[in-house]
Amino acid sequence: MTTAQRNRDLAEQQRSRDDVVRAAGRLFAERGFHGTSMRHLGNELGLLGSSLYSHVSGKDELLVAVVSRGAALFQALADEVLASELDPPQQLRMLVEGHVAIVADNLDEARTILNEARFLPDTARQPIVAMRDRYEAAVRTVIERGVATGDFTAADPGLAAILVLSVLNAFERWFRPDGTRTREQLATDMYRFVLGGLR
Amino acid sequence: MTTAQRNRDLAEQQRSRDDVVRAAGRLFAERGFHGTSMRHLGNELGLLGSSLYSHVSGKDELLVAVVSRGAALFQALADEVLASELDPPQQLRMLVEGHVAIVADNLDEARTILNEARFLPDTARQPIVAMRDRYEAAVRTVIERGVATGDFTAADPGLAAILVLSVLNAFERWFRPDGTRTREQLATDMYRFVLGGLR
DNA sequence: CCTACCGATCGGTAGG
DNA sequence: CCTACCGATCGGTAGG
Repeated sequence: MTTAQRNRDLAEQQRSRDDVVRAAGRLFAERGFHGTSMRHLGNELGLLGSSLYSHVSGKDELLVAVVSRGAALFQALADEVLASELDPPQQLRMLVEGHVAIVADNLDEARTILNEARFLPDTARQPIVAMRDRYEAAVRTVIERGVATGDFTAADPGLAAILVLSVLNAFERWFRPDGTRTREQLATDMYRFVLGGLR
Repeated sequence: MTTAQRNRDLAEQQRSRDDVVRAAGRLFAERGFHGTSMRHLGNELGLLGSSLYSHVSGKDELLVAVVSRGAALFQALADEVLASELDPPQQLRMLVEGHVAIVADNLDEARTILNEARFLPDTARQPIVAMRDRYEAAVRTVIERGVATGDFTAADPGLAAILVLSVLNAFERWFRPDGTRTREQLATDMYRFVLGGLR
């Protein structure tokens, strides 16, 4: 073992699979899946591209890991909202606030899920699409409940859900972690906007 | 008509630069800029990748061409709306309807401009970003005018503009040319939604 | 628009 | 996690 190698080993820790997945999320979000090479990803972690294969079986697996992690968070939020006993406007508020929090805390995963999920391998795409559909269904259900109670007006709840999701999904595009407004302020403004749209 | 059939039909014709740019838009929208190779693009047109270099100087130029074409359309709409003498709600309606029409008629360019513009070469990115900012400013101006007249309520017109643009920009993601609702219906529903959000 | 290439880089593997 | 590779593909060029 050379001195240089020992120095590197002492200076830097071993990378875990989780470190690799997180770095992959960062690069996929920044440069896209096809714009990111295994060598570049390795370089980001201070090692060679070929060394990544001791952590993952391939590049596709990294995309699946990044997207799955993000999708699980949105999934959990949707289930939590639907299971709550709040009235529809409060459920909608909970959805917006939860969505904003997930995106703000997992920006790389959110960006990757929105822009790169279409490049998932066929075998992995189906369950991810199912999770996205379930999230969309949760938004639609909240809207339908609100229409039933008279809190909302929506001639077409399916389309209304798409428009609410438009506002939610765009958040990862314009959110800046170093911005002046707090997440709570942003969530409140977004909630008021979509609430207005549903009346 | 399948791509293979179209390729056969075009087998004896010369392709123009415009054909190349259009095909590039289709592939960039479908598979992303980095997921599209010059060979694949050539194959789409029934010729070799190397033959494309008689039409364009390189792959980057194709991205610039696709994005510029789309950006010019949105630019023209923004200028037209601001120059009109309609009241703010009608200007907003004009903006939504125009946006929907542009996206529906130029889906590949719209998708490319939204998802691939970040891969523009540095020299070309600046003017494109400026056009996008100008479009955003037009939306904000309409909102500010509406606040001044009392038609709209928006504590923060800048944020309100972002939320309106969220709805507009998401349109290219869920619009399906073979859907049941007409563009006019979709534009009307989108208009009502954002109008509600501004009150 | 094709033939015939170029060097660079891609995802990935064998073996230690 | 590295060394030393592999075949395939990348964007692009020279010359016709």
